[in-house]
Parts: sequence; structure tokens; C-alpha cells
Amino acid sequence: MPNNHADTQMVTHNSDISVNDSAFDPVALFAWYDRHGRDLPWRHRWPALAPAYHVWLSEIMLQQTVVATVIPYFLDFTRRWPDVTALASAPLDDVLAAWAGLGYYARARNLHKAANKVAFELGGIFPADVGGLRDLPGIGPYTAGAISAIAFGQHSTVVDGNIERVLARQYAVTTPLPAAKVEISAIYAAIRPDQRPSDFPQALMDFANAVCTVKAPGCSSCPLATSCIAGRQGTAASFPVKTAKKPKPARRGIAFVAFDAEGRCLLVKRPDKGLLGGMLAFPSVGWDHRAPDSVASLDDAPFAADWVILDDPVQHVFTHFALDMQVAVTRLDTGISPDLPDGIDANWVTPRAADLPSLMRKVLKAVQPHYP
DNA sequence: CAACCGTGGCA
DNA sequence: TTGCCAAGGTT
Repeated sequence: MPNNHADTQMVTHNSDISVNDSAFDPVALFAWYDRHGRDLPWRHRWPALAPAYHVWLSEIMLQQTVVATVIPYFLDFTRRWPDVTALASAPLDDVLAAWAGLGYYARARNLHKAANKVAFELGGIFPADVGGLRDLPGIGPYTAGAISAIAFGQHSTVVDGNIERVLARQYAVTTPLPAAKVEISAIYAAIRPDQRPSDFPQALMDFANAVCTVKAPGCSSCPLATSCIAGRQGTAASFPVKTAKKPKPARRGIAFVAFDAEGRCLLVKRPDKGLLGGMLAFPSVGWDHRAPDSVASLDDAPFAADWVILDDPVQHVFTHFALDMQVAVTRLDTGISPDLPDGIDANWVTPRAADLPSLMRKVLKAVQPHYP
């Protein structure tokens, strides 16, 4: 609720602005924000600024994740766990199941760890400063700055991908990311106004999302056009400069879905660290380690049975590789429980798509036609 | 510093 | 359709 901001109205420049001859204008940004800023659930003020728990939870969810995806998860989490102590007291597996589909599952594990630290070591009170916030797992430089500024009104440095893009264009930063992060943080510190410390980073991010977009930025109607070097050059879309990325290798694997007449499946809990760490999954082989030197086959099944490979494999793209996953199915007679390898953390349960990571949702969906 | 870690929307 | 990439952090 930008118009309801609790920060001071007047805006003054820092005295040490020396980054450009035509100064960045926070007044124009705040004017845009008061008119076009979004009303997001984690911005609801209580009473002056949003609760630190809401700001923290939303910022963790928003890491590399778009707002529209986060909203339903945020509403579900805050409904089930209204405060940090409630979240800390929940079983980790419940939190992971609620996180299923959001991705980057280390975030959920760190979320639970951090909640326990805040609830049971810090008396339920979030640190207000960047240093204290950085000591919580899952909070890096951006998130610490964001929470301290947004929830506590501190004059922190808050530079995410959106703000990087705006400032790289405003000042035509030619240094490629990620090396340019230091330079851009210095620019942020130089242009940061004294007023409305909670609103300023949020205004920049909303503005970046709505106007200063990645592709086809709205330079023709931009409220910050006067100070934008790249905009004046007509080269805004070519900023920020980024180093070339490596191509994604392809991997292949097999997922094994065993089900009985009651619709129960064999599901494993994946190891706590690494890909889909801690999440429920169908047993699978051949894809989730770095150098698969052997091709997975039905010989890798968790137990001997009459496995049948479905015609259509599941396709899934991870951050650093693309996966072509075959799906092997078998149906067991009721009451038969096959021998499982030692050490495998597996259970016969009725799978619920909502509790599974997206890859395993796709596997489940592929199997549905063959299901009891 | 660079690899690792998800997912879905969009051009 | 394929490629791009987002409110990053950890190791």
C-alpha cells in the first residue's frame, strides 16, 4: 500500500551523489510508486510496516521466483503458520510438502532452520540489522538488506536482479554481471534517499517489473527517463551486460513407479542435501549425479518385478541440465511386499501430487492412465 | 570465482 | 519450439 507509507514525505538527496551529472530522482520514483505500486499480501502493514515474519517469508519465497507464483504459497504458509514460532514448531516434512512445486528446496530447509533459531534462540524476534539477519540460514546480502529496509526501515543496500537492471541502465554500466555487483551496489548507496527507506527498494523493484522490464522496456513513458544514460542512447534493452552462459547438458534417467491394487506407490525420501533434497520422490536412477558414466536400465529397479517402460518419457528442465526421464511401471499383487535394498528410506503411500516436486508430479501424471 | 540448486511463463 | 531467465544463497 504505497499510498499509506509511514515514512517521511519529504525527499532529499544524499550529499555525496557523484555518479552522474543528471541526478537520479527519487521523487519521481516515489510518485510513480504511490500511483502504480502493487498491493501485495506481504506488504500489509502492522501497524506501520509489514511484520518481519511476512517480509522474511516472502523474500525467501521470492528468491529467483516471480511474484505471481509466490502469492498462493505465501497465503498458504501464513494461514497454516501465522508466526515464526508456529513455523518453527512444524515438522520439517510438513514444511517441505507445503513448499513442493516452488523449487530450490534448500530454501525450505533453511527456512525451517532459521525459524527455529529466531523462535527458540532469539525470543521470537527477528534481527533488525543486516549483520544479525545474515547469521540466519538462507539469508544472503540481498535478503538481509531487503528485510532490514522493508520490515525495519533501515537504510540498507538492497540490490536484486531488478534493481541491478534499473541502475545498469540508468548509469550504462558496461561491466558484465556478476562482476558489476560491487559497482552497482555503490551506485545504489550513492542514490539512496534519506526518506522512505522501506519504500525505496520496493518502489525500484515494482518499477523494474512494470516499466524497466527485461525485454522491451517502456522508455517512452518512463518517469526516470531524464537521468537514464542507456535510455537516452536508445540502448536500454542491451543492459545489464551479462557474461555468456554455458549450455545445458542433457541427462537421462528412469523413474520406477510400483503400485498396488489400493493405489499405494513406493515413494522414497531423497537425501537431505542436493537435488530435490528432502523431498518425496519415486525411486529413480541415472540422472541426479554429475557424471553418469553408465546408462540406466531396468536392471537398476529397486526390486525385481515385471517392469514396463512407458512410451513417452517425461521431460524436465533443471537449472543446469535438461532431463529425459523414462517411466517404468509395475503393478504388484495386494499383500506382496518386495525386498528393498538396505538403507533405502521408502514407504508405500498414496501419492499426492501437491506434496511432490514438479518433476515427480509429471511422472505421476504419466502413470495415471495405468493406475488402479 | 564457478558450480550447484527448480520452476513456469513468455517471445 | 527452443531458449531465456526471474525479488539469490551456499559451497
